[in-house]
Amino acid sequence: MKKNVQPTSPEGETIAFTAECPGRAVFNHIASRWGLLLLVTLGERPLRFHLLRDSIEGISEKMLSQTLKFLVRDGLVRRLVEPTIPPRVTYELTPIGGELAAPLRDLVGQLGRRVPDILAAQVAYDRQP
Amino acid sequence: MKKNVQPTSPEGETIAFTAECPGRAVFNHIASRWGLLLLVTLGERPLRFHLLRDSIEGISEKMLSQTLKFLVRDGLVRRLVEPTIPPRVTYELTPIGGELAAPLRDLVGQLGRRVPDILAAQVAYDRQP
DNA sequence: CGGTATCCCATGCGATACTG
DNA sequence: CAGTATCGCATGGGATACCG
Repeated sequence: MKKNVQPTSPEGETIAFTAECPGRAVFNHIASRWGLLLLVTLGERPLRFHLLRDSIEGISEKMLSQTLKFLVRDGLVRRLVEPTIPPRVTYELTPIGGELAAPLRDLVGQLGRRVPDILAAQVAYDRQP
Repeated sequence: MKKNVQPTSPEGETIAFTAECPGRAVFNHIASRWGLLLLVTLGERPLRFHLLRDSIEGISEKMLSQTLKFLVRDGLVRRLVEPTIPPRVTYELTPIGGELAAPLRDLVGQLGRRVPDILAAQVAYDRQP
């Protein structure tokens, strides 16, 4: 039997996902270059398409659109259209998206606090051949 | 001024990273296909190279080695070598790695619990053209 | 404004083979 | 056992142009 990570309990032995299980696909959407950043950004407040693009430095419209579509399909993000002219589209986290975004905010917060330590570790690592 | 995410406070307005800041590179190591899975897996217990490979379904030795190297350089993972023959190499989280892995375990736990809801959302999404 | 379509290149990543 | 080296393709993803 494969060792791999079933989404078991908090105290379970293995935590991850098998290569083919549906959870793994969702996991990949989240653990992607833009997915995580998107969830964290939307975790702060709902945003419209262009504001989202401006808030996430470096993302192209294509990837923004594509990543949003995955997250909407997974039920983590909701797409709200006001049928004005021009249209006004807002994206916001669903309750489930919010649950998942919360630990990600923690992650980013911790990471931000630890950047100096990490930089120091990199310098130390690079010093030795 | 760019909107982008400085690693500010828990209650700060923006949370993410600018495209070029050092935190973003680390963030990308974590938010990669294998980085997140690796941190979660090592969050449970230290593991040797081959066990790690067996624990993370689908990872190749190349990507395992490469991703581990990034994480070691960032100071999130420690590499312990017992100079026996054959050598025995164990990887474990550093304290900083542990801090960052904790919210990721939460994420995976939440995700696991929500898989049924997510699957339902996907079905609903696919139903409408 | 909020996208989609197309093109195309960079790289991520797996497969295989080899090494200390 | 714990990797590195090389190869090659599939995919990610940026640039540009276009549409309702």
